[in-house]
Amino acid sequence: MKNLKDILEYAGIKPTIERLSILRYLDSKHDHPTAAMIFNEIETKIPTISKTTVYNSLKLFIDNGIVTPLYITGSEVRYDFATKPHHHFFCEKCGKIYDLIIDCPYMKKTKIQGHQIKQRHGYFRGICKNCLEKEEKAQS
Amino acid sequence: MKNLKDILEYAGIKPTIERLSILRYLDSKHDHPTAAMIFNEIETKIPTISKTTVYNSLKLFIDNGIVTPLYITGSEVRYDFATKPHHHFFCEKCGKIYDLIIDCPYMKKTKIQGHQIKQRHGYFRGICKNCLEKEEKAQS
DNA sequence: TTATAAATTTGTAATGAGTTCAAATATGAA
DNA sequence: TTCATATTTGAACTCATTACAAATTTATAA
Repeated sequence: MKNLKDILEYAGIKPTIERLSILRYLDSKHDHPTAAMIFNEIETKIPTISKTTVYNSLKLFIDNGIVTPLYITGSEVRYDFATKPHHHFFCEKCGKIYDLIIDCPYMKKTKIQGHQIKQRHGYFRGICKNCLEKEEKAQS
Repeated sequence: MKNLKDILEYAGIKPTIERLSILRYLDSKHDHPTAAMIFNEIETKIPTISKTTVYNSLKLFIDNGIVTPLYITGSEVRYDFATKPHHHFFCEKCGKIYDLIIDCPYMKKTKIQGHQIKQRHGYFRGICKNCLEKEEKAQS
């Protein structure tokens, strides 16, 4: 089941043009965009789209577990089209967020020390591989 | 070395009344407060303190590795007086952030898949033990 | 001490992500 | 068609955080 329309219907969300378009963007580029980035992209295809619709749709996706909000940068929310649980790496230099597939013993836990777990978030901050290589070149 | 003045001086930060007061608050109550909570608390002791000084001081602490900002709630930054690395649990109901001491194989890593790691963040979301117990009582 | 420079604090204004809300539009059933 | 319901829109608003320049404090040196 990778049909986006089906995914929405299965979640009880009516697949409007706007919603489908937003989900399609999240699915095509897995670059963890901000709401503003999504709005700008969709606007080129649906010029009448409003910022509020983007926020409304994203909220709907989140409430239904289709999309995961990432609170990593501290300045704005990034959105992740959730497939399988995974970790993230945030580059403080270029701002890019990478997916990290690593083995973590806590990704499946539903209870820790008496607290009921609904979501698990693991991420790292630093300088990404790409930016490190650029630095090296600049020095030589 | 648990003397707060020493900690600041060791980090190259001049221990002004304002800065000491903020750090003392973070040290006394480990409740991961927001900047607003800190400001309100300090204001009762230093009525002339300004919001900007709170933000300035926190930024200084963060830049020098004394305090860790937590981007967990999505609406505002929480501040943690960093001692040892640990995980967090955020209760979606009461908003409280708990420290979790759990064994994680990635808390000491300095490099993952070519990326240089500076910070590690692991946190969980859900309903805390306290709120769960309240729910149970309400049902019986 | 006094003068001068540097660091710190303050308060106001600005920024910008995200929300609110009522009006407009589209959809779907009878 | 008619009516009710769901969705979208756009403008106004909220609120955490930042920018910045003036005021104050602290440090330094003559």
